[in-house]
Amino acid sequence: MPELPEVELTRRSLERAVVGKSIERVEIRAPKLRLPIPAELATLLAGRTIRSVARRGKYLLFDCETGWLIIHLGMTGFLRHIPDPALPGKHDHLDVRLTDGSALRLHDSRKFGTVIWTTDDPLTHPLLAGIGPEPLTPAFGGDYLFRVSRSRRVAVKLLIMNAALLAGVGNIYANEALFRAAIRPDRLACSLTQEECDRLALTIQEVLRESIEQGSTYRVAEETTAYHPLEFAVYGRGKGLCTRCNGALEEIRLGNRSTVFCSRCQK
DNA sequence: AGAATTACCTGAGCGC
DNA sequence: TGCGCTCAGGTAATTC
Repeated sequence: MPELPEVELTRRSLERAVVGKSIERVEIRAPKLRLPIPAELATLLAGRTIRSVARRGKYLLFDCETGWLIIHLGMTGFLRHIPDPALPGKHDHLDVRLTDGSALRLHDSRKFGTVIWTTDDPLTHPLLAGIGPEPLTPAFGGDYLFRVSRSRRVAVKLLIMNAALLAGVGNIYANEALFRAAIRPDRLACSLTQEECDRLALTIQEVLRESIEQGSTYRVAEETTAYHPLEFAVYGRGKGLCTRCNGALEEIRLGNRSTVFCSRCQK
């Protein structure tokens, strides 16, 4: 499940692989993802050069001279540069074929991904305009978290996963950051102190940064875009023991998401 | 305004 | 073997 680190690693990898290259043609095999892939993409992209690859939250933004190709990987999406594209496999929904014979290939079994074309500033697109600050920039920090949480009677885990308040944090890193910050995920956001918000903002940045750093080495070795290179302290370990106190971890559901924490370490 | 719920989709794993 | 069920979860839309 791509969250910010996985999307950022994808961005870095594709930046190296496709910037400066020209698009020959586009093959759309599954026209209907979460939103329909624009059919006119083939006409719009043929002959364009990819000038840059940027990221906003979990969205990848490709500058294609006359407009922007925006791609969200949803739950199960992979976007890879395929040097020698053979016959596409199952769930390979979109190929952007480049003039050097390689291809940018979107694979997404669950079809929760999104492919958008816009000629405007991509950051003003309706799906991107309302996204909260990037967690790894000065726009985000304990003060911001404290301020936006004052009026929110919602579990703090749901608050940090709310894309309108904070970009890029999904279920995995929300679980991990709260464990590191020693804060229970079901605490009401408005009950957090300034000091707790400072701590949580810091651990959110830590887990994202570490995942990007560790992921990059992992990915180079595997020559693929791997998800979740980190070894997790709580995520996916609902039946296990706390790595800090050795007590039994607890698993609950918040907003229909699996949530794992240690009630001894997290208050 | 903010909170809660639902829909979208497929593969894996499980009990029977 | 296969059926039916649950779970995985990002996000927009809808409802309260």
